[in-house]
Amino acid sequence: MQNPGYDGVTLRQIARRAGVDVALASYHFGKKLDLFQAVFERRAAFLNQARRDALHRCQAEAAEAGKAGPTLEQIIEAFLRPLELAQETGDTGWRHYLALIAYINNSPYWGPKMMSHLFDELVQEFIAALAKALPGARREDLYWCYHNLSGALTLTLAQTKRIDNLSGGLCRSADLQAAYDHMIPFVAAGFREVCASRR
Amino acid sequence: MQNPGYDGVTLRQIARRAGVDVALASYHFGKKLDLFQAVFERRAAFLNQARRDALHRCQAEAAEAGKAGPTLEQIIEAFLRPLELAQETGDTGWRHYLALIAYINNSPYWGPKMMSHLFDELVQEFIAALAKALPGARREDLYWCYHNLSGALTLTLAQTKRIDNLSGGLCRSADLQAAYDHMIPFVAAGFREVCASRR
DNA sequence: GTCTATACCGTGATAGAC
DNA sequence: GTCTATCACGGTATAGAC
Repeated sequence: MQNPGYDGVTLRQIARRAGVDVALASYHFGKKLDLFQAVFERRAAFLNQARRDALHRCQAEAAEAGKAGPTLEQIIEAFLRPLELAQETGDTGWRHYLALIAYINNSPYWGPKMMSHLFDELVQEFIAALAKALPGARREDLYWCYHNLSGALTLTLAQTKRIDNLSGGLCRSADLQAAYDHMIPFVAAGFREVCASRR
Repeated sequence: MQNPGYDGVTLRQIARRAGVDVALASYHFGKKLDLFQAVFERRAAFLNQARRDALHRCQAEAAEAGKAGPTLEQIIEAFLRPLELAQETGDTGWRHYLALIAYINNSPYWGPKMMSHLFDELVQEFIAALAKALPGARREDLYWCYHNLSGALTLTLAQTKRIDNLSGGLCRSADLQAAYDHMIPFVAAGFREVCASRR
């Protein structure tokens, strides 16, 4: 397997793969860091739009049905499933991109630098929806619950195959659908427990 | 902040900090990779023993009380709290070590190479205890639930300060106690929901 | 056995040739 | 716009001092 992360790939490898000279990367993108950020930001907008659409869709459906808002499960599903669709296109670029999100979200170095300004606005919208589905919940409880959701998601996106070993092949990291099928009820129950018991 | 991960620190930095020549690292530890693994393995045994003790203690208490076994919450607490104690010693080495666990556990490159042989035996013991507390649960559900727990824990250990930003300072990454106080009921409810609804 | 000094090649970055 | 040359610094191996 390829070495990990930012330092794991060299500009010369990238240039060779692209069939161009090394110095061209610097000419067109500036520093290696700028190229890295450009790569990360390129697909983020698409992903966020897919998630936003999914959230608004289930909110609209709830409104049509005369409900106050979507259920917890529907909101969490809107947060997770678009990531699955991105993978299902068969584009290996998306699989690598999801692993890149995991790498960045879990890093005390890259996380603060690259996650917040790209994803926090949408995350706040999701948290607002969750708050509406959990009336009376304390704000700090909502944030800690989101933290747990984000962590479970991040480990899933990282595709470490750890669960493959642990389960003797019964579960597979690559099976995003199974991961989400288990994550959605798990997380929803967690939100209900924490946000209900403390209000 | 220091550059991240394996490539973020150079042998020359380490040697300078230790007040020795660069080549001494190679002489005593071999490759940089070997030094990295030595650093990671050194504290793992201590951590595992603390967790194992905590599990056996709550199992013994349950037996004395005439119960079949500890509750879900007690098992999860035994899995998490020892990590908090390691931090409370005030030793910054432990804080960095926990972040290192997060870095490795979440990496498709380092994870398979370094997590399984150090932690899986103990994890299997915990999963067996969880299975006993959730009679009739399907094995794959138990593994996926553990996966969610592991992800939430990993993001916590990474100390990314993301929740600090997101919550406007209401929650703090550094507050491991608050993290576990929210994680334990969250995860326990998740296990119950997933493992009960499918059996 | 321990340790120092040094050399080798690959890295990101940049100045300047074309 | 594109490529060459060069630089400081990275991990690593080794010759030789003590």
